[in-house]
Amino acid sequence: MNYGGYDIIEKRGSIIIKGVVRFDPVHIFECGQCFRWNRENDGSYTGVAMGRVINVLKDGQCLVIRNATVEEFAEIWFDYFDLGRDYNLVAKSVSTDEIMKKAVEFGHGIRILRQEFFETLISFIISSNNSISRIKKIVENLSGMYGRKISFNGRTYYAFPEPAMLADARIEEICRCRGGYRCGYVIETSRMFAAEPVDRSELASIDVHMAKNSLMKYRGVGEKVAECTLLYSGTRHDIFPTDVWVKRVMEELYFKREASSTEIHGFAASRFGLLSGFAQQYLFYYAREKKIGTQNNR
DNA sequence: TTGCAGGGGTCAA
DNA sequence: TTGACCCCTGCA
Repeated sequence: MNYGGYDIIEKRGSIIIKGVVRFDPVHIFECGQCFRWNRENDGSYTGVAMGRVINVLKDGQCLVIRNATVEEFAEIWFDYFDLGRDYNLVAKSVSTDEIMKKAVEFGHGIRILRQEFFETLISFIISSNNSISRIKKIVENLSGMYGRKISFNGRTYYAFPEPAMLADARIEEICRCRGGYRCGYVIETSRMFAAEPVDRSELASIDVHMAKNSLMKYRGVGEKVAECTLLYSGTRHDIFPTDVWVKRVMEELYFKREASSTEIHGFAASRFGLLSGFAQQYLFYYAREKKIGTQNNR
């Protein structure tokens, strides 16, 4: 069987995809774009995505996906893992200087996932003024409370809730997910989204500022959350989310001084253009893992 | 063990 | 432009 240029073997509920390059589960799942993937003892990752549970293991140039069929690969996972994109070309294109070369080398196996839009939106609303470990717990709690139950390998998982489920939630109940003041934002945004879902193809085609602004109508969504939602849902990649880490790395390595978010966006747009999102992800992972710009690094 | 700073920001004034 | 913000986690 062949799909999208990959040879695929299916056996015993798993599929093996051959010739997959620039795909490192650690880089992909630990680079801060997703919150529902967890490392297993054998180095594989198990995650809940697209309403399913799969386990992902990289063995040389083979990608092993457990609990998936060839049909599901073609329908779901090929796009989810952005396997149609030439990441060698992406890596080469954004390696515009020594800093980027180092960042790309460090996070060589990063891919930007195409996650479900609503899940990405809500997850990044929860991310604001929050730490990654706690974001994961809150998203997990929300899924356990309002998501569909899924069994895999003797364990129980929960899909991310549908918009209608969160839209109908009561505030005193949803607060049990421990999301604090963000819970109100989650309900309000879910109600708006359930009443009128976004048109992703339109978001992908309009001016980037308009796309961001149209998401900032939702409660709890400022510029940064709008950017993350557009990028990590795979809606568009000409986005350079500028959070504290990216600001730190840009100031320390490029500007050598304090820089505004407008300045950083301008720099990214002119240097990386349509590939800004990939550049940002390499830089974010590099900065966070190396703790660039923090006390520990100085 | 306890205490405190700060967290992939956003909102409202 | 600035302070408040739920609730935790990490660190001293």
